[in-house]
Amino acid sequence: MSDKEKINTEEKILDAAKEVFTEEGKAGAKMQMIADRAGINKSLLHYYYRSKDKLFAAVFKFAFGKMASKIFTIFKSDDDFFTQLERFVENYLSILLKNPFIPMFILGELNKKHNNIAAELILKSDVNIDSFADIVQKEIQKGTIKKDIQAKNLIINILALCIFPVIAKPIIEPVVFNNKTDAYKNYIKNRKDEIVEIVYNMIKV
Amino acid sequence: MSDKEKINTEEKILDAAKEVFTEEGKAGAKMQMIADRAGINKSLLHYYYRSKDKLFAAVFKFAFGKMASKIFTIFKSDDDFFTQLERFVENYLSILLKNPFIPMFILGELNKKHNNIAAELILKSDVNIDSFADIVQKEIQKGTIKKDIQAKNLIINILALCIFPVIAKPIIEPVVFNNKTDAYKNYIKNRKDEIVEIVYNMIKV
DNA sequence: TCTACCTTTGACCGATTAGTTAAACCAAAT
DNA sequence: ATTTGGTTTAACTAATCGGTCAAAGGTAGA
Repeated sequence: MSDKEKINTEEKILDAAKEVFTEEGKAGAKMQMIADRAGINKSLLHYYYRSKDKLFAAVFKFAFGKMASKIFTIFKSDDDFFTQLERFVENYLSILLKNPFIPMFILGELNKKHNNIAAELILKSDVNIDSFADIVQKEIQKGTIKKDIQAKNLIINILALCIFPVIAKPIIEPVVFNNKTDAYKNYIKNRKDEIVEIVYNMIKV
Repeated sequence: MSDKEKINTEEKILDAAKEVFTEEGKAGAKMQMIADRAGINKSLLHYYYRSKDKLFAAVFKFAFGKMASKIFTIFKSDDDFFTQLERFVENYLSILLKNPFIPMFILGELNKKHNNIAAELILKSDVNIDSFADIVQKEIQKGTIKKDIQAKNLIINILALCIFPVIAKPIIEPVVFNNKTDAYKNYIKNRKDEIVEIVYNMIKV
């Protein structure tokens, strides 16, 4: 019995749904595709997740939880600010490398006009920038970073530098790295030091 | 007769298709939606663009051409490197502000598994990083920028800082700006100076 | 007016798809 | 052995969607 056969049906469905929804989008994904990928009958999907919407919501919840919920927790440690930033980038990139499908999955759905599920989950989530803004303010008072640094700009810039290379892979790999997959992978792996240095140059006094 | 009624049918269809494909994705967009949005009969879509694939390809070609084809032309001017960079960012942000739908439209489709049209168009395009790499190399030799600057990193970082805030709007606006649309718009407008300064700090010796 | 050509329309078709249903399967408890 | 409960399946349905077609509308030139 292989590893995949050991896990239960519900889990198999969710894994298959993650893949298919990401590859095809919500509308493009067909319940039959997901069933085939999970190695089960289509009716079983409706047995475990009553509708396509429900199944999609389950996948979205997983993805959004991974990327957003614990985004600012690192900044509650006792490390100095620069170490915290470095650990944040490292942590975030690590999640991205393990789940490169997540950012495009989330952004793709959030950019749709009618997204009942996605908008709800964002409001419900406890993602809050205020505590991070407080920390930045304290660093400014301590004189460790530039006086005009704004927490909002800082976090957006960091996320941009982390996430963009992942979602733009299908255009970066051919145009910048001449379709050499290894070159792209290597680039992503070395990205942490690059980002940390940029951020350091951004904020240091 | 309103402005929209004056333009010809083909143009009306293309405009409607841009909107609907962006809002719903290729699979999610229905030919009937596009027809309704254009204020015409569904059969007319097939009269002007024989199939959904053809119509989608037309929209993709427009979007990709806008964002990618003239991406490196600014660096062929006689201005000094820093001025070129500043003008590049300004130019790119201006296109993004006028066509905020484009990045998500392109990336959304490129990240799908089966995208015959999109991948073709990238290969056909004359987007080439080599000339930009040459310019960067010369600046290094002149001693105007850091010795370890890599053209590939530089252009990806600039694009990330320009594009990410646009595609992540539906998450930035509620989480960072408490759903205040004006605050977000203001942020985007002031983005040029922010990016230019980051890039300056990134590369200056 | 007649003709020729381009444009527009409504009715229709075949294929696909999400979801239903009733029956079969299977393991554990009685 | 029988029952009970959760699990799995094949067959089916109703609705939707991309695309076709034949006919009608409109317009400019002969």
